Amino acid sequence: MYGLCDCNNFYASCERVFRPDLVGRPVVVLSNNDGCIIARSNEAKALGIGMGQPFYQVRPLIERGQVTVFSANFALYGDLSRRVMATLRSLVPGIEVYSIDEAFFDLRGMTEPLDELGRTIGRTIRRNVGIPVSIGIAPTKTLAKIASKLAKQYPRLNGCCYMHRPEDIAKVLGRFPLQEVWGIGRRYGRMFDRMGLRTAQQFVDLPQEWVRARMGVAGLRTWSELQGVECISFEQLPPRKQQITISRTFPREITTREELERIVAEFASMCAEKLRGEGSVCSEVQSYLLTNRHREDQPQRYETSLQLLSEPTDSTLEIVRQARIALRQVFLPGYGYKKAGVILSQITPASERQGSLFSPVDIQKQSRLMQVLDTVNKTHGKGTLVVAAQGTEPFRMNREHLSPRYTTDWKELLVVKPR
DNA sequence: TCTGGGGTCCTAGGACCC
DNA sequence: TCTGGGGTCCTAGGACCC
Repeated sequence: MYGLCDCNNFYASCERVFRPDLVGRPVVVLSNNDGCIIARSNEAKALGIGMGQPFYQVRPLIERGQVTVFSANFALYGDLSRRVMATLRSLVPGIEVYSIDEAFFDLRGMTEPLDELGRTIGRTIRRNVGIPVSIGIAPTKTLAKIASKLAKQYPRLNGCCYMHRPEDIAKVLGRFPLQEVWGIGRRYGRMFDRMGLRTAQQFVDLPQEWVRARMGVAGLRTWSELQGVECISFEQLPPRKQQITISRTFPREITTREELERIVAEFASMCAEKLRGEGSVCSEVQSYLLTNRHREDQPQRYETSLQLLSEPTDSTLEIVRQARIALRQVFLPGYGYKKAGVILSQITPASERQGSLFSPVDIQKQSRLMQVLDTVNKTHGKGTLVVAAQGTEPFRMNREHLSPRYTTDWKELLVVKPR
């Protein structure tokens, strides 16, 4: 049996933890740059606000409907996520953190009734962190996903759906919308729609060879998992990242190379910091530029350039240098650029670094410098110490409705006043 | 006017090897 | 006249997830 713990409307719920006055009211959270809707409370969903909808399209509705809007505050969400995971970890033998708001958990050695255990987990997370969750328990991860959706949907389940008897599973699959199955995305969803298949059971009834031929082994896994055959294993240790990237859409179009170089330098140093956080080094650095894809009247351009390093590194200085070289290769004047990004790849553990016999770099010295950089920025705040190439003005996006970093910045702690 | 960000895995086809 | 078999690596594109 696997459990899945899924936070309800996670970002919206995080905002409510420190704004209890908003419980029961419509709340939405916006993407970076206040571009799109990326999270909605149930009340906001009920108003017809769509996931991923551009903010400007729903602005009138929001003004009329008294919806509270927040700019994305990932510092807050990341921290509350860690607390949810820590609480869950204290209650079960092992967990696999699947995303910022979801974790699978292991139920080996746990005694029945498992649905009661699930409800205890839900209550404890609610009490310790303040985030409401839905728990699904079932024989495979794909079925546990379905169970957690049912727990979210039906209040009478009290936050936990334990789905294990074959006849119960069959009954659920006969009604569960195929498009909502984990592993069936937009493309396959449309394909099944055209075929007239609506429920998970109808998919399960397809011949195995057909699924293999049309959807590959990934589709076959989903097909088998729905039938209780475990194909997606439980991984407690997250695998090392294969790629680290930072990219942003700009609030306005940028045309000059100098400005783009400063921005790319900043993205590169953010990437490098993440890389060190993982205890890894990389040996490829890519930069890319993108014009405004929503402006069909303007010439479009997407170019990416890859720099191969002579030896793996986690040094901000080297990664920034390479990212700027790559940027100069892709930059062409005469375009209005709307987005840029930096990608690190060929990532390996820093402890297994393959040095170069002729390297001019003193690794020890460089690593001490990076430790100083990280320590200063950790204790005095992000961006206290930067490389000169980033310039003095950090990249700013639109964040008009940003809430405080209640849990990760001393200056922004919530103050409770005596009555 | 305004349209996000960060990932993974699989597959097919081409180039190349012996 | 007749022209093999077995493999690897790389890349682009497509699918998916949150």
